[in-house]
Amino acid sequence: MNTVQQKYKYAVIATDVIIFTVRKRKLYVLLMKMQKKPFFGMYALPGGLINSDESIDDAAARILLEKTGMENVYLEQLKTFGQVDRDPFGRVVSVAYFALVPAYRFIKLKADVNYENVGWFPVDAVPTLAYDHTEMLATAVEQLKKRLGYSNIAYNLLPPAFTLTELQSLYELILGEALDKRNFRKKILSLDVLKPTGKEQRGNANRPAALYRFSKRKPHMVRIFDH
Amino acid sequence: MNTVQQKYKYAVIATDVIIFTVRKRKLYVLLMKMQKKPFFGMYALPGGLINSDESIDDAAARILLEKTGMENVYLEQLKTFGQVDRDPFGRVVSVAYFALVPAYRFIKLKADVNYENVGWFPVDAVPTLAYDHTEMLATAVEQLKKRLGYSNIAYNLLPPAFTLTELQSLYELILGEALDKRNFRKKILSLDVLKPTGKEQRGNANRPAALYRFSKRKPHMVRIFDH
DNA sequence: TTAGTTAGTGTATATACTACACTAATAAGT
DNA sequence: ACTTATTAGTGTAGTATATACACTAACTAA
Repeated sequence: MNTVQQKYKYAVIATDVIIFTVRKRKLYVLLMKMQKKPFFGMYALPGGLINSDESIDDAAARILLEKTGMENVYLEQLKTFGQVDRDPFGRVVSVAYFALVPAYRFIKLKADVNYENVGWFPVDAVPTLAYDHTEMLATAVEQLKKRLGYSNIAYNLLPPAFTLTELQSLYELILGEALDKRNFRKKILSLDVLKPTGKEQRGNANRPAALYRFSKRKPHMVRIFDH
Repeated sequence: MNTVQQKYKYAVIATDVIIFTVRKRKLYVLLMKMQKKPFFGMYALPGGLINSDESIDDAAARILLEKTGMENVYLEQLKTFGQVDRDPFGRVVSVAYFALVPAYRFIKLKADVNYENVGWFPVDAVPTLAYDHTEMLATAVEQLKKRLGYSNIAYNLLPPAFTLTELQSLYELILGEALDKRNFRKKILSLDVLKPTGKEQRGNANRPAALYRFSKRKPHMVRIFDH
């Protein structure tokens, strides 16, 4: 028992949010550098205590808004972490959420009193995190891979219109494996989740590619790949 | 804000456990009749506050032990429920767990000060529950169906040795649909999760059936059916 | 011996997944 | 104008998996 555990009779509830985005063919996660002992200088996921007049879903959305200035993004409850010693400040149980934000939106990151140096880190190069956040992040990445196979949530990481090559490389970089181009196209088009934008095309210095949109920009279940 | 919310500055954490068993070709859930206002006389899932010196997993196991006297059963975190008004006694966030217990073990149910009439209810005939427990139960049933298709957890609901017909009807009653006998056997045997016990057989007044065991009695992922 | 009941088995068809290589369209450079 | 470099876009044959479907075998009780 430490000071805070003595101060509060019961465990208190916090939420931590694992915020993912994809840029330049890499998966990034938002981390903040801690200002408080005993984790001074370490990085941690953004999080905070839940106010007594807000639901846990609202609390997660609030934290996302406070740190990134973004609203109406994909946000889903991941898992609740409740080891006794997970927080040296006291008995805190944390409900972890994961969020997907598209890189094409301009995101202005904010620091606060306890954190500075808010920033994006490539998921394959994150330092050891404070609390049990390394475990949280691993769980979130695992879950993201599963969801990518089950559902259409990929649209949360892409601009409104995209090429099939862009979609495929999103899958490849998150799943960490190469996919066959013809089979990927055949599969994704047969699922009836995309529709071509028609006129528009995108090309750089070579053959231009057709642009597609997701026909429904609401999360729903589609079996895209196995696991 | 009510009295308890004023009493505790922060939200407190509870856990509720959805305990399933299968008996006589029906799925049952454990419910308790409440003694406290304002839910007096209504049924609720077993649950309680988390002690500050135990993890949430431990708390769920403790509640399961207190109510059913059982240890070492399948217990898994389901979801955390955190609506502000879910508990009229105050701001309580509840981490729901679901448990699978085999009916063949003798289970002695215990009531306590707040609850009486601990008992099993067929899932398709539960009354309206206290708090948000109706929603919790629905979520748990949905999850149970998914897990049945993904993994070998069915063994938690069966005696150590069972016939293929018993296994099939377990799947049928939980999934709520009839399955083809030959295809079911072909599939489940090809998955290499069962092994015949050899000598033993079980018969009533007709052709005796061969008995099988699960080769691994640890939860692991096996794709058994689609969704 | 017969009737009743549950256990146990195979095959043909359709669907889905996998592996694999070339042509098409464009911009840039000569 | 032509060549080069680069990315987009397409089809098929083979394999594996899922589905639909009906009869025989083993036993008990009457």
